Amino acid sequence: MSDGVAERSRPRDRILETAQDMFHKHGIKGVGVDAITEAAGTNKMTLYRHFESKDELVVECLRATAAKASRIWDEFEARHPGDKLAQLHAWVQKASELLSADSRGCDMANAAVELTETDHPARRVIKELKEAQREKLVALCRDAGIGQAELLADTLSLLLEGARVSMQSVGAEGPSAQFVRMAESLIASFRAR
Amino acid sequence: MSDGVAERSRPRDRILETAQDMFHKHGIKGVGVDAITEAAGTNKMTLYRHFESKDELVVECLRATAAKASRIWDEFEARHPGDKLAQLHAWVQKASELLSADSRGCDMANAAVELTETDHPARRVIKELKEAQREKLVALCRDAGIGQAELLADTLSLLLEGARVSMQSVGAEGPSAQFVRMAESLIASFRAR
DNA sequence: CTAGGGTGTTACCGGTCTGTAACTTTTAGA
DNA sequence: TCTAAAAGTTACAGACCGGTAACACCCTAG
Repeated sequence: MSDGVAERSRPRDRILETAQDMFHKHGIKGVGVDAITEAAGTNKMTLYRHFESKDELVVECLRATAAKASRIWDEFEARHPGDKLAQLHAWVQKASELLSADSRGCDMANAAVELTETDHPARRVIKELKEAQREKLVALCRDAGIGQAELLADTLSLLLEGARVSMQSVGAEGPSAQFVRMAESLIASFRAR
Repeated sequence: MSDGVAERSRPRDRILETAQDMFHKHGIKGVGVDAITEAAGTNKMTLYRHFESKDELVVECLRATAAKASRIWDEFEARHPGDKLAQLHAWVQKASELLSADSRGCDMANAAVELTETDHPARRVIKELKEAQREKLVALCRDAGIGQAELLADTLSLLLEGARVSMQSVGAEGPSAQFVRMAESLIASFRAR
């Protein structure tokens, strides 16, 4: 019988991938290390040989998720080289696809909700990575020739963040269903100024 | 020495109030029933005489929070009787005040993030209460004479939801700082249509 | 073939969690 | 004042948690 996870990669990679998936689906405090290692087809000792604690594993998972998100941005540039406005529309499109494909929202935002301890190692990583994403979106808006780039970027950010959390409360038929329409008309109105 | 909680109310009320506060600050899975009862100046047995389980206590807390929110809406009507547009602006103002006063966001949204079990009793209550709030905001927008009332209400909802979760990730200096400006210009643009 | 690092296995530690039993004390109402 | 309900106290069950120790195994590089 084959594992749910990639057939025969290194234990560390399997643990990381499995943990990402399980944290995403069930939350961080909702998953124990035993469950992760079992699903990854390995054991607890091996986990602790590669990660010094569960908290450290969480941090590593968040970095991996951010890296995945970063690759999506490269895709925008590859598909619409130089055309920043087209890339902005691609961002909206991609965001909407992610909303449809999955209803558990953003791992970093969810982690921020769950990990309330102010000195949790994940908190600074979350802030760091979220700020980097914000910078990217601001730059994209600015390079697309939009005047109030920061304001548009922040508004789009809040809309997406809101849509992702709203889905978890009221489902896909709630306010988040209108995300694309909201985002597009917002972009249009900023371009008209 | 006086307790941190209301001097001498009934144990059930003290438990409910304390639980609301602690769940809000530290999350649901981050607080045990022992900690709640101790902070409420009582004991675990008394808690389980009034609530059949922790899950049931969570549900009751969410209902209490929603009732509190409902009282704020009554305040809008009392302060601007009949003037629905003024009430809508009051809603924006109040939302912004809540954002400044507290950075732990919406209890119901946070609970939805934390409680991933699809059959958790809190989930249907969250959906129920969030849908009721949505109805209220839609009605307010419609009665304020706005054409696409549903779309405005949903957009404002997502903005606020996003602002509340964004604060938990990147703090008050992030995108959520522009909430009032976003909401007001949104209302203005919908009124102009 | 052999040495050694990566991995698997089992058992365990101390702590915390929700929830309950049995009993005593306090409180409030007639 | 007497009584009955509400609340406090202590102890415990059973499960799960993160994390570690000790040891056996396998697989590959030399």
